[in-house]
Amino acid sequence: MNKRNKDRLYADLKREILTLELEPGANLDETSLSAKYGISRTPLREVFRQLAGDGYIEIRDNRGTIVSPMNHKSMRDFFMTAPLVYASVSRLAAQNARSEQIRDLREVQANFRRAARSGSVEDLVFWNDRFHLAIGEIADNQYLMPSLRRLLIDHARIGQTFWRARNAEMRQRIETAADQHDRLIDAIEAGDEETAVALTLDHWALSRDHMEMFVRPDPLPIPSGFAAAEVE
Amino acid sequence: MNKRNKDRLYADLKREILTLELEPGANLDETSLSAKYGISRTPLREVFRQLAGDGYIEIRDNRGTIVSPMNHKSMRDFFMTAPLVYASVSRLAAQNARSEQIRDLREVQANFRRAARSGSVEDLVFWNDRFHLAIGEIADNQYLMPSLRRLLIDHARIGQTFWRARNAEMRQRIETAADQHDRLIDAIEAGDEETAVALTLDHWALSRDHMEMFVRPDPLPIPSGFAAAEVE
DNA sequence: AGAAAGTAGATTGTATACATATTGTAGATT
DNA sequence: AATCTACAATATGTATACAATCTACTTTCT
Repeated sequence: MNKRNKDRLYADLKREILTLELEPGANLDETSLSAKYGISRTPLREVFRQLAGDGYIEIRDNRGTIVSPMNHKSMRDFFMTAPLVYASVSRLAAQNARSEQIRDLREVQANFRRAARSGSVEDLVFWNDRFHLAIGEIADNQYLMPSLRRLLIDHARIGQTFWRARNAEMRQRIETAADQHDRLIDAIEAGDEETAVALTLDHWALSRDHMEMFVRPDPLPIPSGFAAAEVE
Repeated sequence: MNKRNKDRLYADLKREILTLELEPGANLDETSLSAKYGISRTPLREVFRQLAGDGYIEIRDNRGTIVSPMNHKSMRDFFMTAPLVYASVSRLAAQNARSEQIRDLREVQANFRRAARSGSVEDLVFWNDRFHLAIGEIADNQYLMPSLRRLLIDHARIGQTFWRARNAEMRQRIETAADQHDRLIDAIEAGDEETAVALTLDHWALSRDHMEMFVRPDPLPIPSGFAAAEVE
C-alpha cells in the first residue's frame, strides 16, 4: 500500500509549502525525501511533476527542484490579479451553488472558526485556503480554477503573518475575516451575486491592507549619524 | 540524447491535441507511445504528468490516460470566461510590452499571415495559438497565465472549424481576424490599454459568433410529416 | 437463463540499477 | 595569485524488471 505514502507526500509537501515550513526557493532533495516516505524516486518524481503543474514547485532540468520562489514582482502581480479572479469566482459561486455544497462550505468555515479560537496559525492558513478553494469548486469553472489555485498558494504564503495574531487589534482582524466568511456564505446561498462580489472585495481589502504592511513595512528609524545614507 | 525524443513527444502531443488529430477523450497508450518515440515508460509518464498539469490530458488512477474531454459544460464555461481573461491579458500586455517582445510578436503574426495565405488549417491553429500565447508572455503575470493556457487549449479545439475556410465569406473572416491581430499589436506597442481591450473583445466576438454556429448549428429543416416532433 | 464468482490477460504503478549531467575541489599553468 | 583544467563526488535522468490493479471472459451456482 505505497499509494498511501505517495498521497501523504503530496499532501505534506503542499501543506509545508503553504505554511512556509518549506521556504520559497528551498531545495527539495529526491533521495532523502524518497527515503523519508519509504517510496522510490520514480513515484516521488511523479509527485514533483504534479506539484510543478499546480504551481507549488519548480523543476529545473538537471538542476534540481525548488519550492516556487517569491519576489517583488510576484507580490505585485498577486495584488493586481487577485481581486479580479476572486470576485469572478464568487460571482459564479453565487450563480451555481447547490445546497449540499453550501453545507460543505459551512463545515469548512466551522473548522476555520475552531482554528481561530485555538489560535493555531497553521490551522488558520490551512482552513482559510480550504474555504476559498471550496468556493472555487462551487464556482465550478475549469478555466478560472487554475489561476485561483495559483493565487491561493501565494495568498497562504504572503498572508502568513496575517494570522499570527500578536495583539488585540490583530485578533479583531481575524474575527472580522471570519464574519465576512459567514456573510459571504449567506450571499452565495441566496444567489446574490452583487453582494457576494462586494463582500469578496471587502474581504480582500482587509487582507491586503494587512499584508502590505508586512511586505512594505514602515522603515526603521534612522540613527542621526546615518541620516544622509541611502535606504532602499 | 533521448532528451530530444522526450521533448518531441511533448511537443507532438500538444500539437496533435490542439489540432484535434487526437480527439478529446482519446486514450493514450503508454506502451505503444514509448515504443514509437524510442523512450522508456518512465520519462513518458513524466511527460504525461506535465501535460496533465497544463490541462491537455487527464491521468486517471490505474485507469489510463485520456485527452482532456470536452462537453457542453466546458463550452459554456469557455464562452463565459474567455473574454474576462483575454481582455485582462491584453491590458497587461499593453502596460508592459518591451520593444523586442513586439518584434517577436510581429514575427509570429507574419507566420500567421503565411498560414492564412497557404490555407493550412493546422498552421493557422498553431500560429493563432502562438500569437495569443505570446501576448500572454508579454503580459507576464504568473497568476493569469495558467487560466490563459487552459483557455487557449480549448480555443484551438473549439475554433478548429473557424479556420477551415470553405467559401469566400469564411476566407474574409480569417482576413478580418488577421487585421485585428495587426491592430492589436499596434495598440499594445503604443501602450494603449483601452484600445487593446476593445480590439480583444472585438476579436473575441468574431470568433465566438462563428464558433457558436458550429456548436449550436441551425436546426435541419423539419419534413412536414414530423412537424409536431420535439427537437432538442 | 441469469447472476455471481473466479481467472487469464493486459495495463498501470513501483523499485532498482545504470547512464548522464552538474558541481566542487585539487593540481597545473600562466 | 588567479585562472584553467581534470577528475571525483553528487544529483538527476532513463531503462528494465517486477508487482499490483483492472477488465473481460469463462465457469459455476441458483
